[in-house]
Amino acid sequence: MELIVTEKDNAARRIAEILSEGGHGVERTNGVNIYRWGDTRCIGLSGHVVGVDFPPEYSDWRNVQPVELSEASVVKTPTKENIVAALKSLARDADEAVIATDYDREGELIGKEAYELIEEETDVPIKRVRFSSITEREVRDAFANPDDLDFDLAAAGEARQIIDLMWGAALTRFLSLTAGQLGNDFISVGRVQSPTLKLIVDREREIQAFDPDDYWVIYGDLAKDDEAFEAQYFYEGEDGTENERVWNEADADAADEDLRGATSASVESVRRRTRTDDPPAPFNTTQFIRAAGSLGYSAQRAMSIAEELYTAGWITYPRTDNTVYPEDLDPEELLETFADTGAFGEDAASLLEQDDIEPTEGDEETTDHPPIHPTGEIPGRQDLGEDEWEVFELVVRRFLATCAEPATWAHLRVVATANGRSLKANGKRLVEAGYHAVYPYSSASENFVPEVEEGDDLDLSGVRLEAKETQPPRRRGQSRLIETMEQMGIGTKATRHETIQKLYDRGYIENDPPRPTGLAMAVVEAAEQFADHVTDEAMTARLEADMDAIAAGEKSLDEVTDESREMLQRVFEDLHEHREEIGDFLRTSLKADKTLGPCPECGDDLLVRRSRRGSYFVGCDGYPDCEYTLPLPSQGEPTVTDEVCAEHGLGHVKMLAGRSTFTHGCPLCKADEADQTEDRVIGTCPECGAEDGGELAIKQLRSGSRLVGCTRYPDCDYSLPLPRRGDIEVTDDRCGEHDLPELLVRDDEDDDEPWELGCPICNYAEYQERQAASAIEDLDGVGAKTAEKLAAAGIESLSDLSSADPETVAGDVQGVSADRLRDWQAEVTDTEAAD
DNA sequence: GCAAGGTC
Repeated sequence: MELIVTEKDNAARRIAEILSEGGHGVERTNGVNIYRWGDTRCIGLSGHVVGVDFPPEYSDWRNVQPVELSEASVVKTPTKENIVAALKSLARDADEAVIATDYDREGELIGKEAYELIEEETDVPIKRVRFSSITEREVRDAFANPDDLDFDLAAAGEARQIIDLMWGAALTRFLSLTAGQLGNDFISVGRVQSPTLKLIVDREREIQAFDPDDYWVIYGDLAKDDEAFEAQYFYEGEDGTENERVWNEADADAADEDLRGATSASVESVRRRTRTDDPPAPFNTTQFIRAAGSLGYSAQRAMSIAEELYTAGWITYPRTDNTVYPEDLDPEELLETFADTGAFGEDAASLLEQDDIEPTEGDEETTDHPPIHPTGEIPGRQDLGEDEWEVFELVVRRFLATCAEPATWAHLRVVATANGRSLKANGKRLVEAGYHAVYPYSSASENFVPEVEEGDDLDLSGVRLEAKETQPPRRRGQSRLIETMEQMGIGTKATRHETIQKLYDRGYIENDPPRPTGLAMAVVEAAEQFADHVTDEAMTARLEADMDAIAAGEKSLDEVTDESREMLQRVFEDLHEHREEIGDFLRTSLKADKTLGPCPECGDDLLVRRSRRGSYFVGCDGYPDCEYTLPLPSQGEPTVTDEVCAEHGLGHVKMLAGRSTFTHGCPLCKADEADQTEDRVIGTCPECGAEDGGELAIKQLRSGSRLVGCTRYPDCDYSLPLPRRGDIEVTDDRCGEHDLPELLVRDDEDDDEPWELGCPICNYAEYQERQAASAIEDLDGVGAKTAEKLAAAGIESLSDLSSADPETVAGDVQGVSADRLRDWQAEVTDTEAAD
């Protein structure tokens, strides 16, 4: 039997389709697909199926000096046990094996991992085939001319694994131990995340150090025969440059006065130009994330939707650096598949009318995957959720745009003078829409300036002077960060968005665009001072050079890792010398992040603390001498914002909880408010009203939350949640079923109609139903489509999911593996634990 | 429990 191993299931299936000429079967064992035809079996891995780690004796952080990790060995252990087991079992029956993983460095390493697993079972020959895209011709060619595995290239990848683990683990442990941050809140650093964090911190430093300058600009309205347009004052600088900003007020006032004194302006010059604006290059991952970002999707969300569209077969592989369509892609043929669809038919047809179709090309051409484009399998609108459709449409329209003509713009620049002062206007008109006709995402806004001629007299009115100040540099958004990472050469197409997410999860950044926390500022500063390699992007550049040398056979794996070990040991000399200083510095800034202000009882600092049960509260730094506390909401992770309560001098608290993040405000104000609010009885408690006379009342809690609860609390803990914001009004209408009044919620902050919350019992029941339906879709990587497939298999709520057997589900639901299901189950457990 | 890189 011949055994073929690919990097992923999708590749295994397509290779089976090609080599078997359609006549293949598939059997699913342990959640792994095995494709079979004739005497051949083909299995897809799931990327790396083994991982690197230190031997177990290094696993206790407290019993190992972090520097010892620089000399520790590194062992490989299976991480995807079901796939490893399936591979090994196939290997036992094989007469020969062929490694057909992706044609890149990581693919060679994944191939070597498979090679070693097979070798543990048998000594049959193991060959390697390489193809740059899974097309009939390339795959047949590759299998007709098998090669050997490139062990040098795989060793280059292994060097990266070892160096990343050693530096990351040793420095992460050192900083965490030194700052006393063990457990969930450890302080992590690494070759990719730390330079990325430094990028964010450096920008924040520029913003903090920014000193704004005042300047003035002057606008006026010009008109020719009632056609009005806006013009801006400018003057020539000493070096002949054109300036719009006036840097002192007296000069600005003088210019303003001159212009106000005029009622007309004379046209000095008119310049007309034609400009073309080329269609965009095909999508690589970074540019896709950027375009999705401008539609409002986070990098993580965009990739998660793309993954889903890929798994369903609507778009190609979403992780790619390539911006050049491969030769075997026939754009005309692909356009034709869209020609008779309702959504894209007209646009595709208009492109097919062009004389010839020559798609655009970007700068980067790689061999592993094509740029992201639609496959030609087209879903109906009802097959996808709203977001999925929007992203699919983006990918389709990008493809259409790359096949379209450039746009043509007519530019018209007019300069006029009045009282010796110059005014200018720049007009812009789209003459040929070109690709803009099929790609509405890039700006095609026009600016109207009428046709005027030199010497024309124009009416001048509405002269206005505006005082402004220079702005600090702007924070980079997620997609801008990913672009910058790409330019710096750190991370990969598949990991850059995950790195950003990791920084959020680790408490290093918050908000969008991300801004660094105090902890992040401190960690970057400490690393820069004492271990600057880890925040320096040059570390990656050097690693890349070393990996190239290993791949070329010029250096050995051991030479490179030994050099790296020594380098790390030198870093530790410095770290050890300044251990106390580093610890104090990190602890101080960690405390500052959690400090709200003075304790009203003793004047010491009030801090956000965590109880033994894991819930957050506000407590005094003077504990146990001072036992003052204030409660916090139970949902989310608290952070202290810059805003300070005028009455109590305490920082406002914001609760971070993903999409349901909310501002809690001053916790002392909230507690006072609750103390001053009387319970409003609205009816009888359905639990204990009949027996014990319990009543239901609207209550405001000191933690800021509101609920309808039993007056016999804590003897009876019946309760229904109420919204945090808005005034709650008890109406005279009553619910027939529960004999409770209907409630209205009025929110001062919006002028909308009040929200008819209705009977609180009915409302809560409806809320729970909605939650169950949407909760599955909130899991990482689950979209409308997958949720639908899971529902078809009987999984409609989180509790259905938790109690499901992963192997059974993997067998029932196409595109969902047992491992993936286990990930979701873990996610559900984590969220429940956090709640 | 540490990293970063595949994959889902």
